[in-house]
Amino acid sequence: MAETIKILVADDHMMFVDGIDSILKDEKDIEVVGRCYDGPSVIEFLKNDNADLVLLDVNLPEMNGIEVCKQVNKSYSDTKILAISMFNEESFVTEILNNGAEGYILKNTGREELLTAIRTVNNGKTYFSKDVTQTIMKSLMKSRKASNSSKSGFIPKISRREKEVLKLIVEEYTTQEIAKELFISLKTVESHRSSLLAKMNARNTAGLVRITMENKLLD
Amino acid sequence: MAETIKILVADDHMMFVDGIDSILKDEKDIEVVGRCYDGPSVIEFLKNDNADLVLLDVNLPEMNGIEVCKQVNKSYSDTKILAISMFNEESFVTEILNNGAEGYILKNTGREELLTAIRTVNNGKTYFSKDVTQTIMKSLMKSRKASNSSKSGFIPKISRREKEVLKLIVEEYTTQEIAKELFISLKTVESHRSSLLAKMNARNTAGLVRITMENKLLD
DNA sequence: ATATATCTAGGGGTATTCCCCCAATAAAAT
DNA sequence: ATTTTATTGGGGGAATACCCCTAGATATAT
Repeated sequence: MAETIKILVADDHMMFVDGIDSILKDEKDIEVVGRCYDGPSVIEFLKNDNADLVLLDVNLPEMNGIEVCKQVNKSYSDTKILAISMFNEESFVTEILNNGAEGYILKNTGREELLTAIRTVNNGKTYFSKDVTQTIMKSLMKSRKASNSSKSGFIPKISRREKEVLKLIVEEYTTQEIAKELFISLKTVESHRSSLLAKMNARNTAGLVRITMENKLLD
Repeated sequence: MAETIKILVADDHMMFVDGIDSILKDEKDIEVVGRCYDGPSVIEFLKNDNADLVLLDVNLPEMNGIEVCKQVNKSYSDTKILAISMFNEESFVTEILNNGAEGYILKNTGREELLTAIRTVNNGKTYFSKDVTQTIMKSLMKSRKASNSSKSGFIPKISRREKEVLKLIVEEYTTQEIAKELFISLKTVESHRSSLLAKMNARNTAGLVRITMENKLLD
């Protein structure tokens, strides 16, 4: 129960590491077992020593946090990762979460929240700063809204019929099969296809499918 | 400043609606302007009356909450939606968020949290129960993990060269252009293409691109 | 009401993809 | 050392996609 949580702090700003250190040294259940100032050092450290949790800066020199996270998660899956960053950037957050981080907090996080985050993540749960949560949720919604409201800027509105054709194209139907499926002429489908190519500014089917998926134009 | 927030409550359990009602009637800044017990009624209500916020049960009879949400968001974009549900199900949460809901809380939410949620959403921000946040974050992480492991399972390993070709295909290059780009024969590219079709079990270029993006094969 | 967009469909032609066959060399795995 | 896979390349042909043109009927929006 009263086992100490072994922590490795990885951040390129020494002062920041010192700050973390001084916050954590008062805690009986937490022990800082190492410090790293760049990505490769983290991997190197874990080869020889053990850590329960890595406090990992997302923006590290040489090898960025995402890469480090990927590697740690792969080779040392017992070691939890609590990402920490100055920036509340959606891309950073999702990237590192997708690569195995268990939590994400900002650098302006206070002492109490830091401790809570560490203990929560160490217990196998996840922790996110409130601001981070907002960011993620917003982007979750934005992605769909952008495509739903047809964003009027990049991709002109795709008509109902065109969308039906597009859906089948993505599902690997040929023009003939689409015509059969929708009970229309082959020439009509071709017409829709070329409209789609023009509207989406694509050169061929590959582009049609890529743009569709990138912008989540269907579903 | 002291404008009242007009709320429409939509839930098929009358007792629950009553409960909400009694919680909200003590609040000076909140007014329940309508009650609905199924989906279509919500749309019907908004045709004649106005509401700032809909407290919307995700699981409604006749027309489920997601559909209602979509319609409201489309036709009455000023009306905010705070989704409410018994279930902390990842699919429900993402579905309704993707269709324009500004918040999601659970039915076991207490009085104080409910009021906070309503006021937060009404102010144009988003609100999510803590449990809901956890659920979303977990699924965000799981999604990548699943696709990563399925990569080695479902889709046979794609060779380095094949990946290069695949990348260019996704970028709308034709076979001729790929050949030129990679300094190899057109026939060689065709050979790689058919290998890719076979390995990825695709019928055509559309499938190639879709499967590539679904499984994030090019990262 | 009048313009704009959509859905429909055709003729005719070129470009591209996809399929079958084949095979040599090189690299990697067993 | 031997088998397997990757990479390279070819002939030939069928299927599909793409492009140019036109054009009437229906919707939708201004």
